Amino acid sequence: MLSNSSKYALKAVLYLTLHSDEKNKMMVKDISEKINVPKAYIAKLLQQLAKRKIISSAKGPKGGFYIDKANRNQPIIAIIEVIDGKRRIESCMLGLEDCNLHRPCPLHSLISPSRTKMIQLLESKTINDLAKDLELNKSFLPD
Amino acid sequence: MLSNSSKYALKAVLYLTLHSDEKNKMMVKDISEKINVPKAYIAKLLQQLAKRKIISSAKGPKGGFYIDKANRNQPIIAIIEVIDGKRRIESCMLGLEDCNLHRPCPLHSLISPSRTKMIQLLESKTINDLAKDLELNKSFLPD
DNA sequence: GAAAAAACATGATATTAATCATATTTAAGA
DNA sequence: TCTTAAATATGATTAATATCATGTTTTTTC
Repeated sequence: MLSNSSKYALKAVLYLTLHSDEKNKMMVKDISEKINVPKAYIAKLLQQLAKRKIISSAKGPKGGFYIDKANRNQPIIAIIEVIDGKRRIESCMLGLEDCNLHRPCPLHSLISPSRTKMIQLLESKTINDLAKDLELNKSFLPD
Repeated sequence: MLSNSSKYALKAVLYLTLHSDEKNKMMVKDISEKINVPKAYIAKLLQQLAKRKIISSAKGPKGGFYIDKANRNQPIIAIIEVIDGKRRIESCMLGLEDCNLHRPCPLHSLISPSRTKMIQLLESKTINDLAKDLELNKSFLPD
């Protein structure tokens, strides 16, 4: 469902949400170590997210990545879309090009409701929502 | 969610269900053409399914693949498990090793219900169920 | 304004998944 | 029993992901 890259990106963004703000930027090196994802790999993903304005970045000394208040209200799915693209998450279960309500594939009617539900949740839950859960120990993010 | 291979396997099995029986075996070549999947590729998948007794096969002239009455009552998920393995379909959304009810990842509580539902459906719906839908034009399986 | 510290851009390598090819085995039918 | 038609087993190639490396640009600080 999600690529490895999306998973890493999500972890990184949640980590930033908990540990960074405009005044406390975080370097790739630290993020990488804390979320246990290779430095050069997560760097690339963070750069993509910054370019698409999901997170922010600053070059030079004292620079780094951070996520501001406004961006924390973005839905989870925004991250996934940047990394994996809309296509991947919405594509038919059997990979059929024209599978839809009027011409459903054999799995469509079976799977569609739960799948739609899943996507709706990713659209409605914000980055902040998930970060709150982590803060309250309602969820965990091990290395 | 499903690998390409699983998708192809599913298409092939459904095709066999509609067009084969013990007396009318189908050759790889025909299956391949009808479901529009490369011959050598679908051959390998069919062989895996046959070895694991999801479908049946016979060598030699008049040989081919078919699926008998008993096997048609197998759940859809049986196909997926043979091709992708149990792991893939059940693994944590964030790819975390020990993500579970007592130590959920940030996506777990959000996604788990719809995900579980989806798996239950794949466990309860049989190959035959899906084939029936196709026969009744309730669903479609284009090339 | 020079040095250093950070992200940025780009491309190379490695690993995994998808695809293709072919020699071997089995069974049918003449 | 020989020929032929099929699956089977195995391995090679190609394409897509994931991972790594490095030179370039920007910004801070002295």
